[in-house]
Formats: sequence, C-alpha cells, structure tokens
Amino acid sequence: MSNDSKRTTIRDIAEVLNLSVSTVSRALQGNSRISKETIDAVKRTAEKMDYYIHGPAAALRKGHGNNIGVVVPRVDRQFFSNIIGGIEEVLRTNGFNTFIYQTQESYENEKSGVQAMLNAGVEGLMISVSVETKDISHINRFSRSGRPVVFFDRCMDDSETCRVMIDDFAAAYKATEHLLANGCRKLVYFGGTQNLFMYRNRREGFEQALLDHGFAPGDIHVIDGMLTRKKGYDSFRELYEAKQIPDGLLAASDFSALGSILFMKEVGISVPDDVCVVGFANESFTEFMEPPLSSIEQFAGEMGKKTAEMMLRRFTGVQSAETIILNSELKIRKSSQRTIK
Amino acid sequence: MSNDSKRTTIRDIAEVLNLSVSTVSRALQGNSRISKETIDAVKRTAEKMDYYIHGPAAALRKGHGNNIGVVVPRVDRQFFSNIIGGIEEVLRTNGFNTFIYQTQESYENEKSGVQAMLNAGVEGLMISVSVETKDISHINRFSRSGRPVVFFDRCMDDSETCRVMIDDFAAAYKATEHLLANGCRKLVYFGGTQNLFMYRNRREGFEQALLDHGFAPGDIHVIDGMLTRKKGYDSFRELYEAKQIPDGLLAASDFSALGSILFMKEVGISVPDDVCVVGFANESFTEFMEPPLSSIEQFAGEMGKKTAEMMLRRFTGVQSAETIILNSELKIRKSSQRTIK
DNA sequence: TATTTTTGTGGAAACGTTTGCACAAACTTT
DNA sequence: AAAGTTTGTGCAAACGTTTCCACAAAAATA
Repeated sequence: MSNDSKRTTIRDIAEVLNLSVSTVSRALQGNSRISKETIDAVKRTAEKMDYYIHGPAAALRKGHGNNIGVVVPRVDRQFFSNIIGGIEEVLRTNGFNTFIYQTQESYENEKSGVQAMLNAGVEGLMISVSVETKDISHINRFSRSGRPVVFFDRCMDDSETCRVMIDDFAAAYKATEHLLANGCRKLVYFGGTQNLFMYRNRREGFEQALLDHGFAPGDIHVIDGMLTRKKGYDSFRELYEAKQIPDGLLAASDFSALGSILFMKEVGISVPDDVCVVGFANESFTEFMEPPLSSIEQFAGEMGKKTAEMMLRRFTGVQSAETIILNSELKIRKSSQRTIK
Repeated sequence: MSNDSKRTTIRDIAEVLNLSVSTVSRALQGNSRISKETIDAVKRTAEKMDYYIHGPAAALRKGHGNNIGVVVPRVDRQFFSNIIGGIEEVLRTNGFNTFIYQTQESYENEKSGVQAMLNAGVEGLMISVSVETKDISHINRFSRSGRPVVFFDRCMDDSETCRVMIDDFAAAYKATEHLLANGCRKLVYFGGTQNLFMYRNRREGFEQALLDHGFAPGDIHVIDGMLTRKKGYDSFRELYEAKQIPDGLLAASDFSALGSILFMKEVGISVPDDVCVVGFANESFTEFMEPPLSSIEQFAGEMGKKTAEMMLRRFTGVQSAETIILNSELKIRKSSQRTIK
C-alpha cells in the first residue's frame, strides 16, 4: 500500500542538526527545558524537511491520541449535521480531531462503526444510536476499554450512561397544547420506535397533555414507527381510507409530517384548515414548504457543544454519570394556525 | 486521559496459552502456518479476554493502517452526504474505515482537516474543496507523503490530479436548452465561485447553449458567487429593483434557486408563468417545495462509489492521473414547465 | 535407515515516538 | 573558592504489533 519511504522522522531531523532524537522531540513540543535557539532551529528544519508527526506512533507511546469518534445514524439530517458542527467546534478548540461514522440506521453498521473506532484508538465515543438498536453490548465493550462514552439525543434508558437530550416530554406536551388551542379535538400522534427513550418521552408528553385536558385514555390515538416520509404518507392514507381523519397531527419527525401533508394535498385535505400539523426537529425545509410546517426547534448546534463538553469533562476525571436536558422551542408556522371555528 | 490499564494485548493471550506473541499474532491473522487448533484456541481466548487490536501499533509496524479520510465542505447537503454514503459502502466492503471531516466551507478548516488526516495516518484522501480554496499546497503536502489523493465534484483545474466529476458543462447546456424550449428568451445564470473548475464548466455550458441558439454574447447575463439561499434571494431582488427581471433562471445551486423563488413569491412574480427556474443538485426539498423545482440530478451515491473505487485502484499500483466524468440527468418539474405563449 | 521436505512454533528486531533518568556545563549562592 | 542550583542535552527503554529468520519435530522421500 502507501509507500512511506519518503517520510521524514525526528531521527532525520536529529541527524541534520546533530542533536539527539529526544531533544528534537522535546523541541517540537516546545518543552521549556530546551533553549529557544534549539527550538527555533528544530522547528525550522522540520518545516523545511516537510516533517509531520506520525500520530499512531505518538499515540502508541503516549497511550492516547487526540481523535474522538462520533457515530450517528445519518449525516444528511440537518439535525445531526448541526450537532456534528457543534461537536467539531468545541473539540477543535481543545486540540481534538473529530471522526464521524454514519450507521445509516443499521444495527450491523453501528457495531462495525463502534468497533472501528475502538481499533482506531479514539479517545472517546459520542453516539446517537440507530433505530434498530435495542442492545448496547457493543457500546459497553467500548466502555470497558476505559474510554468515555456520551450518548446524545438517541439515548438508551440506562441511568449508568452519560446523556445529552432534549426535553422531549415537554416539547411534545407543549406542541399538543398548541394544537388544542387551535381548536383541534381529534388528535393523532405519529411516533418513533419505542425502544428509543426519546420517542417514548415524546409519546408520553402527547398523552399526558391530552389527559390533562380532559381526554379519556381511549381518545388517544398513537401510531408508532413513523420516521420517514414514506411512512408518514402511508399511515395517513390508512387513516383516510378508514375514514379516521383527525383534525390535528403531531409527528415525531418532520419527515413523517411532510409525508402526511403530501398525501393530504393529493386528496384535497387542507392544512391547516382541515388538519393542523406539527413536526419535530425543525429541519430547514419546514420553513419553505407549502404550507410552512410548525415544528420543534431542538438547537442541535447547542446540543453538539454540550455533548462535546461533557466528553471533555470525562477526560478531566469526572466519573459520575450525568444527564443534561436541553430546552426546545415550538416554532409556530402556518401548518398549525387557524382561526378557531 | 484514557486509562488503558485494562487493555488486553497479544502478550497477555500468549501468556495464558503458553504460546509466543508471534504465534498469537499469526493466529489472529489466520496465517496458514499455524495449526487449526492453535488458531481456534487463540481466537477463543482473545474473545474471552475481550481483546481488540491496537490499530495504531499495528499501523506503526506495518507501515500502513486501514483508514481513509474524506474531507467535504459540509455534510448537511444531501449531495455530499449521499456521496459519503457511496464511499462508505465500497470502502467498507474492502476493509477500510471512512473518516469524515467537514470544513464548513472554510479554507482554514480545510487546512487543519487535511493535516489532521495526515497526522492520523490515513491511507488516502478524498476531497471536495471549499469555496474559499484557491491554493492546494496543503493537499500537495499530503500527496508528497506518497499517499493517493482523489478529488471529487469540487476539483481543481489541474491535470495532475485524480478526479471524479459531473458533466457540468453538458448538464448546464441541457438545462439551458430546456429553458429555451419552454419559451424563455431572457435568461440569467446564477453561478458559483469561478476558482472552482466545476462552476466554470457550468457557466460555459450555459453560455455555449445560448450562443448555439443564436444569442449574442452581450445577451448573456451571468451573476457569480451564488451558492446560498440568501445570496439567491438578494441577487434576484437586485434584478427586480433594477427592473431587469428575466423570464428564465438557471442556478448553479438548488439553494440559490430556492432563495430566488422565495423572493419572487413575496413580490408576486409567478413561477413558472413569469419566470422558469432550474436548479442544480436535486436536493430532496426540490421535490416538495411549491412549485416543485426542476433540477439536475447528479447521482451522488454513484459518484461516491466511483471515487472510492478510484482510490482503491491507486492502492493497487495504478499511477497515472485519471478523470472520470459522470452523467447527470435533468429532472423536469413544475418550476420550469409552461405552455409556450 | 538416511536424507529431504513440510509443518508449526519461537526469538528478536523494527516501526516512530515520548519520557524518566543521568549528567556535564554554566551559573548562584555562601 | 566550594557548594549548590539551574539549564540544556543525551541515553535507552517502552508502547503493541508484525515479520524475518531460525529451528525442532514430524512426515515424506530416497
């Protein structure tokens, strides 16, 4: 494979300058025991000789490197890419590189990815699990290596873990109240898979809001497993064909909300006049679709920062598991606003 | 930092089984000189002792690892994330990990990223440069290490490099002809920065199509530097305020097309009746915005695969620089279709 | 039976760094 | 001027692998 014959090592620099490798190594690190002149000379020749550090060797000797792994379901969701942006920002300023791996929502890929990170010797892992993930032994394996793991958004319901999450319950509760305030009386909730903590929280927020407003448990209509546009489309069609059309829809994902709206357009159901819709995640397309979709803004960039900061805290010795819950905000747009009949 | 005291090494396995480290190493690799029984025993105990390879050490000794770096402007563009998907797919099946780094369109970040990849010891680099990038000495530095570099999409105009690109010229040409066929006579092109090869190609495709259809060079209206939604919005407003409203718009980016359309909606210009619009990249939002936006589908997944395959070819000794041009397809939607007056 | 070949294993060096320890030379302090 | 301290540098071991070389035992050939 790659022919490394060209690589300049500190030994080469040492020979050129008639120094020992230890001095060169120290000089490159700016060690205070080394004289200014030597440091300058070393750095100049290093530059001249096109030297760059051999990370793996340094990592081997030091016992740790400066790469941190991030595993996400998919990077093409604005939500995740914004989180990644936040993570990268704080990690970069702390001297770490961020390595990203996407699982494409596959449990198998997730296992490979986590293992690859372990093998690659990253210092820590931040992960948002796939929808398929029920078992986290692959992640526990990573933990057993003594390196920190921080979950974000898609967390497991395990109090032993470090987590950064949204106030999913509160967000869903608030969105539900908003639908009620706009005159909806027959609400449906399109949820995610129940093995993920956050989706359970959202569902509970929806249910609790209805209960608190005098609805009977039997009036609460929930359909789970709805994360994609296609699922949203199909599920709403089923409601339509069963003549069970609601007048308010809360979707745990902007994409399933989108799918539903596309179906409604086809059959002439008006949003928001016939059905009010609220999504989750505030993907940027929500703003310019027709009608613009109300959604829960989750401040993904902020979440990324908090996640990275929690990771850095692990490095400095904090041991106890912590959970951070971040606020969200309901962005009200046309899809859920109407004059009450 | 991470306390590695818990790590199991091949030496530990060797002690437990009363074998030498060399035998254990070979057994783990399935070397044919080692007996079936030994291999089984080693693998079983490795599993039991929770052993996983120390990648950096192996990389150090072997002179190469199995990680490959991908540097992209941003992962939240569908286009790029689909490319990444394609890359990961072929790399994974060939035993490589993919490390992704996003530059956020910043030249400084790009430099850090490429350097980080070099330090991390990746075996090769696939890169799509930032809009700010004019100089590629940082990438040449990587090349000088003897490792292959493959550019994709955002390539430099340098015949020494390996590249995978879209037929940008043909795509823009085709889209322009489509606008003409729909009765547009006063066309404007919103282009990208001219330091990038691909944007020059697109622009030339637009210009050539007009020339070939009898337009004078003076009739060709081009505005460059338009990659974002905001820029598209602002630029169209300028045209509007200068009373220079075109009847056809080709945008080098779906986002600038979107911005323009949002502005037109505000001032009551109808798409496609007053202005036909075609974008580039076929981001998924194009399909469900109002009206649906015609765009150039670039088959990003395919592009990713080709890019990764080219990289693998480098490893097996192919030396000469090659350029692959991929086909694109014009997706015609409502934004550019009208009955000719 | 004597020789050669195959099979399975071990010893030890090497990959490029970092760092604890040692030590000479140059300064301070008495 | 003797003792102590600081400053700048070098030696050598270590990190966890892989792989060249060697070599004994067993099997195949003569």
